[in-house]
Amino acid sequence: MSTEKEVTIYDLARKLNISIATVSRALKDDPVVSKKTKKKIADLALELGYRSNNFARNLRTSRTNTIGVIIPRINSSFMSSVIAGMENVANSEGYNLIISQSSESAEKERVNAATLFNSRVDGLLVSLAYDTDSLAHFEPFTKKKIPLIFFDRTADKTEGTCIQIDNLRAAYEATTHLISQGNTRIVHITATPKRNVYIDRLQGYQQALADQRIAFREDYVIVGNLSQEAGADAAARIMEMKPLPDAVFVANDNCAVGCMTALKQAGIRIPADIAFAGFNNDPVSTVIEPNLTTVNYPGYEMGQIAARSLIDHLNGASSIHSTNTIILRSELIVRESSIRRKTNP
Amino acid sequence: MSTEKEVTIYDLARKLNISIATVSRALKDDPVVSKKTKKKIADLALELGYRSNNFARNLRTSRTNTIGVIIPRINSSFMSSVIAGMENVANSEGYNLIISQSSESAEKERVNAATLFNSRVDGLLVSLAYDTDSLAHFEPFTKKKIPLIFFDRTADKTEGTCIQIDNLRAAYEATTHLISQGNTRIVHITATPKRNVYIDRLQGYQQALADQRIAFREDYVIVGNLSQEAGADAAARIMEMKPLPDAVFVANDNCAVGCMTALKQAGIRIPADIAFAGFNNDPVSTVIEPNLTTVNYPGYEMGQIAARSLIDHLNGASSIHSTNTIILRSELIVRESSIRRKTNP
DNA sequence: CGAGAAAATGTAACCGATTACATTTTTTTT
DNA sequence: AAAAAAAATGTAATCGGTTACATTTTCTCG
Repeated sequence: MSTEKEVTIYDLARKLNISIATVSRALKDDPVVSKKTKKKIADLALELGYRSNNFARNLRTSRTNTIGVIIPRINSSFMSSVIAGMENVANSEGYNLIISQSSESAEKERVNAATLFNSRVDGLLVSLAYDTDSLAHFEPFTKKKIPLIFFDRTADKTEGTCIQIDNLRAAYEATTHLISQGNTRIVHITATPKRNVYIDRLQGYQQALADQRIAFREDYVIVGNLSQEAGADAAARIMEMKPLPDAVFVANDNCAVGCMTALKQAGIRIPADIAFAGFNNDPVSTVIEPNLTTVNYPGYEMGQIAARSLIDHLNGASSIHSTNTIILRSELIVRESSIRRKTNP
Repeated sequence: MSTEKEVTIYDLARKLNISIATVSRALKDDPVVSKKTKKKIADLALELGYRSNNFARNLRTSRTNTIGVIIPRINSSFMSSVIAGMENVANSEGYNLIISQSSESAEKERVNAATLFNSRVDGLLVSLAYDTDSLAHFEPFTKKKIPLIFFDRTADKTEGTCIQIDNLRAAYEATTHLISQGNTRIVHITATPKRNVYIDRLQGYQQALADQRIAFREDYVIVGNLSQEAGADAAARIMEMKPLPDAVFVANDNCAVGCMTALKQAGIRIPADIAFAGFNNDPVSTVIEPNLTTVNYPGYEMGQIAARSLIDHLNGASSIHSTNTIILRSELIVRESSIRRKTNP
C-alpha cells in the first residue's frame, strides 16, 4: 500500500552480512569480486527488486549517461529518422537522449544549449538553426571538454566532429541531371546561406551550370525558409519571370511540393513546362503528382553514426579529434517530375 | 586549459563567509533569506559561473525533474506536434523529456518502460503500441505512485488519466458525411481493435451506418497496420469487391494516401468512382490529389495538456485522480476527395 | 608447513545538495 | 529598555553510491 522504501546497497550488504564496497563492486561486475559472492548479491538484488540510484552514482562519478540533442524541428520525416537512429544506438549503449527543438531560432538554440549544459549531458549532438550566427553558446561545452558533434547542418571552423553528406556533389548531380534533360533556365530555391547545407547546394548548382557553360543568374536564386508556403511564394515569383524558367531545383522536398502545387494550380504543367528536382526524399515526394525527383540521404544512419561516434568518444574508444568530418553517401532518385519526354511545344 | 573545477555552494559560502544552508536557500529563492544576502549570493554565483548539481539535489529530494514519454513512432506529423507541445510545457516548467519509441511493439514498449523506471522519471506519458495487450509493465509505476498519463492511444480500466478525442463521434461524423454525399457501400480501413482509437472509430462508423439504415458488412472492414503499403493492399482488396464500394473511410491519412494512389493507378477516379475520407489531417492530405477530407485534431494542444496535467499533479496543484479523462475537440475538414458533384454515370 | 603473493573483502572519505532543528540577530511591543 | 516575536542564519545529518587504501583470507610453492 504505502510507497515501499527503495532498496539500496546498504540493505543488500546488511542482509548478506558483507560490506557495501563489495556489493557496489559486484553490481558493477568488477572482476575483483569472487563469482560466488557476485551470485549471492545478484540473486538477492533481484529478489528485493534493487535498482541502482543513478543520482548517487552520477554525483560521485560526474557522468550522466545522458546525451543532449538540439535540432531545428522534429517534424520532418528526415529528422525523425535521424532521432530514431540515435535512439537505437543510445538505448543499446545505456544512454538516454534529451531532445530539444530550436524551432529554427538561434535564441531558442542558445537557451536549449544552456539548459542541456546545466543538466550536465555527457555530450551534445547538434543540427544548427537557420539563423545561428555565433557558436558562442557552445563554448561552455568545449571549455569543459564536453564532446560536441554536428550533423547535417554543421558548422565550419569548429573543433567538433561533423557528420554530413557531400551536399555540393549531390546538388551538382541533381542540377546536371536537370540540364541533361534539356533545361537551361534553372531556378534554385533554397534557404539562408548561413548554413553549410544550403551554401554547398548552391555551389553545387553553380558549378554544374558552369561546367555546362550556362551562365549563372543571381535572380534565379530564391531564398526563403523552405516551407510549403515559401514554395508557393517562390512559384509566384517564378511565374513573373520572362521567359518562364524551364526547371527548378529546390533544396528541400517539402518546399518543392508547395511550389509545384501553386504552379499546377496556375495551369503550368510539370514536367512539360517546368521540370522539378528536390532534396531529402521525403515521403511526400512520392505522393505529389508527378512524383518528385530528389536526393536521398540516410537519416537513420546519420543518427546512428552521430550517436555512435559520440559514445565511442565518451568511452575513450576513439578520439573525436581523429576523425573530423564523416561524409555519408547520397544518391539522386530520378522520378517523373524531371523527365522530359517529347519536349514541350 | 585544464578542466576547471566545478563551483559548488561550498565555494560560494566560503567566499562570502556564510553557511552553505543560506546559500542553498538563497539559490532556491526561499523567502526566509534576506534580499540583501540573496543579491550577494546571486551575483557571486553568476560571477563564478556556478551551476546547480542536479544529482546532488535529486539524490536528496528523490525527484528527477524528468518526464518519460513512450510513443509508438515519432515520424508522423501528428506525433511530432504532440512532442513539440509537451516540450513547450515541460521546458517552461523546468522539466526534461526523455522520449522513447516503441516502434509499435509491445515488447519494446515493455523494455522502454523498464528503462524509464530505472532512470526514475517523475512521471510517464504514454501512447500505446498496436499490439500491447497487458499493461503489466506499467505496474511498477503505479505501485510506486509515479503518475501515468495516457494520450491518444489510451487504455481503459486503468488508474491513469487519459487524454484523447471523441473518436467515436469524429468517425460518426466522417461516415455520416460520406453517406450524405450519396454513398452506401462504404469500406472502413483501420488497425487493430486492441486500441481504443481504432475500436472507437469502427463503432462510430457502424453507428453512422445504423442510423442511416445501412447494413453493416463485416467484409467491408479491412484491418492492417495503416501504413501506405497497407493502403495499397487494401486497394487491391477493394478492387476485387463487386459491386465496387463507393466510398472509403480510413482511420489514418497516410494509409488513405497509399490506398488512393493505388486505386488511381488502376484507373479508378476519386471521388467520382470512390469517395475518400481520412483521419489526422496530416500534411499529405493537402498534397494528394484530390485533397483528402479528414478529421483534424490538435496534436500540439494534446501534448501541452498531457504535460501540463502531469506537471500540475507532480506539483500537487491538482490530483490526477480528480480528472480521469480529458476529451479534446476535433473537427471534420471536407475537401475534394469526398465531394460528389454530378454523381457518377 | 610457512612465507609471500594473489585474491577477496572491508573502512571510510567523498560527491553537492536539502532541510529539520538550533541559534543568533533584528524588529516590534509594552 | 526589557521582553516577546519575527526574521535571518547556522549546524549537522542525510541521500546512495564510488574508490583509494588498508586489511584479511586464500592460494602457491619451496
